Amino acid sequence: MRGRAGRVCVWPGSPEESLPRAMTERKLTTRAEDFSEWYNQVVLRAELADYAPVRGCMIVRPYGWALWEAIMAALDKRFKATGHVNAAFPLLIPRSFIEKEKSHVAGFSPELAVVTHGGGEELEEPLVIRPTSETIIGHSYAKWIESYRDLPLLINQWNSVVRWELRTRLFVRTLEFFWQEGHTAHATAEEAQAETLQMVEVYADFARNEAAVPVIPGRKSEAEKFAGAEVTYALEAMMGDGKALQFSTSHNLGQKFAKAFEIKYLDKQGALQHCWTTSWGLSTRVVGAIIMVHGDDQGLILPPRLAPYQLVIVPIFKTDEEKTQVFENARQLSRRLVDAGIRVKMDEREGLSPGFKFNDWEMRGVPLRLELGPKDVAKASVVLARRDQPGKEGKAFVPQQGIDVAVAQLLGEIQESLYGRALRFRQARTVEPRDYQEFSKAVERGFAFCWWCGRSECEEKIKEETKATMRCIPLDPTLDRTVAPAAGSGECVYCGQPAREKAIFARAY
RNA sequence: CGGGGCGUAGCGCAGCCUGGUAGCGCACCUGCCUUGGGCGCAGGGGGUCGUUGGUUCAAAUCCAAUCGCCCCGACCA
Repeated sequence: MRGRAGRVCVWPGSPEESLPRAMTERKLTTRAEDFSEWYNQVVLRAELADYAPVRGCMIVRPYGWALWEAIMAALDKRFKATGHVNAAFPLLIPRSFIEKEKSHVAGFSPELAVVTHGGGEELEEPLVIRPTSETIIGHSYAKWIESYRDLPLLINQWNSVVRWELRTRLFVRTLEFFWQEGHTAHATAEEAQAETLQMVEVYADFARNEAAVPVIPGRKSEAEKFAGAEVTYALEAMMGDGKALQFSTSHNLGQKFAKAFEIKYLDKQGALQHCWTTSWGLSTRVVGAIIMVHGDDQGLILPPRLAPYQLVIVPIFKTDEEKTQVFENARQLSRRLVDAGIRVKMDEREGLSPGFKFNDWEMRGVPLRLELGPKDVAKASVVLARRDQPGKEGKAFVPQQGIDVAVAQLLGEIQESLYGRALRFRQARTVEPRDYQEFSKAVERGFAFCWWCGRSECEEKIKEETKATMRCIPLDPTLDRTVAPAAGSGECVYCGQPAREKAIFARAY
């Protein structure tokens, strides 16, 4: 690493400490210096997203959207495999719909965007822009469901929703965000609960095997659960600064919405019953999670399974003859890799040095880089550089023969290695505090896993005093072997009263 | 909504205190030269200084109002 000619200078008399980081600086702010600033710079410089003219809104740029498309594809496949179908419900919802379920109104009223005018005239009834679609879907379900034969009804939709958040952050919390929301209706409480838990597993499988993000599936507290749910389950992940981020949620809505919207069916005995419903969602927030879990001081590191480009080819040459030779060889390699099902990007940009391109693709997180110069062409080999192992360590000379096999294998290794690294990081920063003092220290840099009496008062006090919130009560330990089963009993970490459950507490995004 | 910061070229900023010709770095365009870790040289284009009003012969600069954005809290996927 040399040549910092482009670095912005510090002018005389200015306090260096408070200098804003110029985007034109070559080097990223490091994660250790300012994690938040690092995150913003990565999102902008990797061209995942940009700020919109409206506060808190985000423009998802092509590279960011390609990543989201990969996420959608991986999830959609899983949803279909578990019997769900996609549909599209309207963006605008009559205001009265939101008001039908009382805990739902209470939870969402403060963050609604409301349309009061249309076609130049004031509307008789204001319309809200959906913050989530339980109500409008509930309305339809009430019309569609008549018999137990109509159940279960398993529908998902990919869309965007709007919540008027006070404090926003690219991908992690924006006014409008893209997501999927699944809505199902069942004949029995048991089926609804099974569906709720099944989706937790679907998300956990996606998180681990596609996003390479270790997650802790668990149940939310009363205070943290979805407005209108009987029970909320969530997957919690640890970001690179030790803070928690909710990866996805799955709610058992019981009969609350079925009663509010009169979703009823006739059972086999001819008795009229209310349905049992669920909803579950995962948003573009996971893009933020992927950035914050895997990224390093060079930029983004994308898990191979989701990366828009899994391998980038950087051709190197001096003369025109070399260029012709190198390009011919590069195209041939590209074709072979594409045939092997690998997503390849060939960097044919003129006038940029190889060094610039290396840095550029590292910023964008492409998992593997293939360098090809005249020397390699002569030797019928290439240089492969792993994004997860910066510098010489991650570089290897590989013969061109069998390159497709070698690349596929390396991509698999990178995928595994990213998950392992993130898991070890979380384990190293998850402690089981013996007392409140240890607890307070633990949540300053990671997760605390401790006994909790279950009372909201303790949860509230902990939040006031340490800024840590109750993330979840971890579920079945087979979902995550790194967290011990919460069997037995102990004393609440805050009040000392008997506790039967262990919870994860952490500062959260 | 409370606290802090900032609006001057596409981006990042200086200039403002002490009023008088619009400035720097990066990016961009053209040409040459280069290319194995963020090349170099030469030339060039681009700004009603957030908006409105006031003071003044004269306002980026002084005064007032207003709008917007970012960061830190409270609320949340």
